[in-house]
Amino acid sequence: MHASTVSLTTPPFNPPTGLHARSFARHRAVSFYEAETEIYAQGERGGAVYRIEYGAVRLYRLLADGRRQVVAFYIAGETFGFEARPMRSFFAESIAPTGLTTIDTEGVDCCPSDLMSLALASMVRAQEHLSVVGRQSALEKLAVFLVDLHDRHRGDGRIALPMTRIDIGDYLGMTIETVSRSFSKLRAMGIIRLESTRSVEVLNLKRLRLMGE
Amino acid sequence: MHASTVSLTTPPFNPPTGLHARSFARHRAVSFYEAETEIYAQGERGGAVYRIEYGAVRLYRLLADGRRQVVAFYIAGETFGFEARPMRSFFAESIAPTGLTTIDTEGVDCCPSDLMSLALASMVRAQEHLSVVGRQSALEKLAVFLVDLHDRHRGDGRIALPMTRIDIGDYLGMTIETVSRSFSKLRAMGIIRLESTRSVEVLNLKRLRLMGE
DNA sequence: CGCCCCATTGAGACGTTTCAATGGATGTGG
DNA sequence: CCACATCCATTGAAACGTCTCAATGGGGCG
Repeated sequence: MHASTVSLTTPPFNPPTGLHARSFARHRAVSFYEAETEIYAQGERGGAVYRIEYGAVRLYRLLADGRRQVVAFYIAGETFGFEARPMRSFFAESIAPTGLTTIDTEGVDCCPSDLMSLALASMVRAQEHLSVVGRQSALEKLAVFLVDLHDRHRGDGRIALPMTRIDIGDYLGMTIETVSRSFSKLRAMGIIRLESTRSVEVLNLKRLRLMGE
Repeated sequence: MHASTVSLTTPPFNPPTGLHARSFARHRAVSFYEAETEIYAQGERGGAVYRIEYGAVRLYRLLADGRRQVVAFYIAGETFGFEARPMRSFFAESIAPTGLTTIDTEGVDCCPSDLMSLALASMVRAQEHLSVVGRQSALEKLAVFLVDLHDRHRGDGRIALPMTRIDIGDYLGMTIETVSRSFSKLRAMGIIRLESTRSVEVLNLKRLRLMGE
């Protein structure tokens, strides 16, 4: 799978409104990545972070036995790509058609505090992800996952799921069958409604939160 | 459990040699924490990070059902306490008698790159921890844990385990019984030798690494 | 329209958790 | 200094939940 990215100043379809690269520059070129496209690869040289204007991205690493650990999902408005080493520790791929703006971090030895904040936000996200993956049953994991997406999405009760069940499984540390069964169980409990496999409506957010812990 | 810390310039017993706060200041007061002492609590205001001169620290959070997720262990020479929010997201406690130097990060809106590096190192550590906890069997998890400690400890084949089996279990997402059984299994395989419950000798590092993946 | 991948559901195998008992190490008080 | 209490660690047996293997269904794209 190779990156075949096209750099555009305007996306080829309607991007969500109200999302502009207002953090670091007034106007900035938006790179377009079609779905399932590599943004950077493990082992590559770093030196930049990315802000998602629209779409979604997964960060993952490959284990020696071929398994895949999805470390994080990022959606519109979020920034990813912070790495400690000069080399990338993870792969980054677009999940859906995605527009990115690039923020160069090359050679900054004194970084602005808002960049530091974004990096730290990524760290806390990772540490909280730990609390979810490490313990709890499959049902609880999925509940936390959905609540997290709900809060980040800040929409009504409708959650878009750009990622596949495989992605979710690799993120939560369980098989796709268990993911699927857990969705069905939440539905049977009247907590969610599956509008489609890629869209969930939360019927009872309170109970969903309670399941998380 | 309340912090009863004593600020000293010299620790009350022999600290490991060769460990001085050389990163940010030439001489700095070393605060002493006896074993099992709170360094900071979830919900507290942040504003500082800590460098471990000797001893060990655990970072954890409490879940609503009373379970505990240990997010990280830190040992001598390492720095912890990076947080994205003004409030602490985790508890930090000394595991063994520990000496810390404090690095104030209050009100820095332009942080030095080496501080940024330390923060990013914490993030990568957390993300790699994910790969371990999320998947793999109990035996593999413990193998990765021991290899990690081995590499950080940079000693010979002897690994000090300042933490209890409970800590390890809460860190790897498994019960203490499974932790214990996994230790026994590694020993039966001739890969490790348990000098005591708190000290492990690695007999076959290569095989131990292979188990991790 | 048909193929292919993704998602769902079922049944059995496997591994971890739970419950329980024992042993060992440590620290305290008689 | 020994007895005892307490906490931690180990080990066993059964219960539970997830994984594996398998079959079916559904949606998207060529």
